[in-house]
Amino acid sequence: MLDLGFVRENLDLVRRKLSERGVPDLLGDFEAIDRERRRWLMEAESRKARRNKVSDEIAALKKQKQDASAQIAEMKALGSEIDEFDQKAKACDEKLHEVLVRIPNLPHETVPVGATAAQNQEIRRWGEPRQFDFQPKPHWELGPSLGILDFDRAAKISGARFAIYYDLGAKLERALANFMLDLHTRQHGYREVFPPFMVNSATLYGTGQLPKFAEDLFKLEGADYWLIPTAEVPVTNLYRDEVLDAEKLPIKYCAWTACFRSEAGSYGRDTRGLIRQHQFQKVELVKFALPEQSYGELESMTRDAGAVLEKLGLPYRVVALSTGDLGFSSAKTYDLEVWLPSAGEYKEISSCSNCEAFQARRANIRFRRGGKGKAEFLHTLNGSGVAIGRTWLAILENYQQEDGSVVIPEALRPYLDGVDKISPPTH
RNA sequence: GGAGGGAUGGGUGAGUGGUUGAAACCGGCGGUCUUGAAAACCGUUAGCCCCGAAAGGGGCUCGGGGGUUCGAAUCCCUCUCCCUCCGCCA
Repeated sequence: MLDLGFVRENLDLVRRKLSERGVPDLLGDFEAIDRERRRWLMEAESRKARRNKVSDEIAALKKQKQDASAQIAEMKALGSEIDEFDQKAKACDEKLHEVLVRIPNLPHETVPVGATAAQNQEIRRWGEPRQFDFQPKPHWELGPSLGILDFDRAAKISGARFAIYYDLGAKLERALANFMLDLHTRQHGYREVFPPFMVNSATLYGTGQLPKFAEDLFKLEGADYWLIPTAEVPVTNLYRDEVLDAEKLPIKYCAWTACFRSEAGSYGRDTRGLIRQHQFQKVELVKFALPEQSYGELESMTRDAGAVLEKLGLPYRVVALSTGDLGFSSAKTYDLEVWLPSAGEYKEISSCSNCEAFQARRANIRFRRGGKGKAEFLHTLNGSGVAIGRTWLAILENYQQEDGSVVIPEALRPYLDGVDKISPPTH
């Protein structure tokens, strides 16, 4: 959420930044409502001041056993006026809030301006895509033929966009989670946290999924519980309504969770394979940072995510998303895209964002410098470190052999009891 | 699921309709004392919003929402969360 006072004083800037994002004018008659709100507020508050004063007088008169009926009569009339103006002010307040809560974050000045992903800017590449001397297969053929992946039975027991893993496939999924968590906790200084997979709606407001993106989420019937679309949601909300010591920042968390997404509106996209599932696993990185350090932390978080792919020997590139491709809460985002031989292109496997104070303001997460002074909103960052399902399929595709087997990257072998290869079943 | 008890400022915890935005204690900050520190003593110590160039003034907030009343931390309704006991349970 943007700051009300900031929007009031920077209407033109906000309009320009939003148009760079390619969103329609969400500000509407913000100015008029804001002015109206303050007008009713003043009407109500001046009457409340009068009420407080006369109430004291009534108390004093009663104490002296004197008659206060004239004052009480005046207060009755004043009371209904106050109700009226309070109501008007509250109505404006709600309208304003409705507007503010649906406005996305403003892009940082370093974000490439552009309407779509076509204007995303490649920052760097790591690794060389492997040259195959045979026709590489897509993972949705490799997996089933290795007997480790099953879409058919998943469709039976759940539906489309679900998968079942067997044997070394299941174990590989588990190994990847452990590998990533170990890397981030031992080498990158993140604290591991295991949060609930279900959260309440206030939590989803805090990170910006609600109220605008309810259709992307799974909601439980008969309860205010939603399945998390990413660990960013519970972990960022860890400090909702809290004030942290500036000395403790940055605070770095990593979390392994399942993620659930309805994928409404993506019908027909990535229908084959594991790329787009209703349920997938992810190791997420979340940081709480001082405003002046958050962009440095975004760079290091992007490197931390990249380290996962480098240790696994998966070629990838880093892309700065353009203003039009930015997520709702983000001021700046780097995507990590892994090389997929079957597609012949780089595909998103991680997304690292600096949300600045946008989420902190919604979730009321603040810090205080030197234990005194005014509490300020901190900056929140989140990034995949990285998506496990997509890493799983990237390993299959990038490490496949002509005989249909898949070599296990060395860094992962300790997590798979030394297994160095997944081979097709012999019988 | 059944029966009770709670939610007050950074913390503990008073307060049951009218100088209570809130006692007291602890903690924090400033000061006195001290070579320094501790102890002791004194002072100070919530947030948000509105008006204002500022100084300053005003409003709201005692878990959330609604109600009663001239006036609510205090009374009523409701929701959420926490605790205790019983039952069930991975």
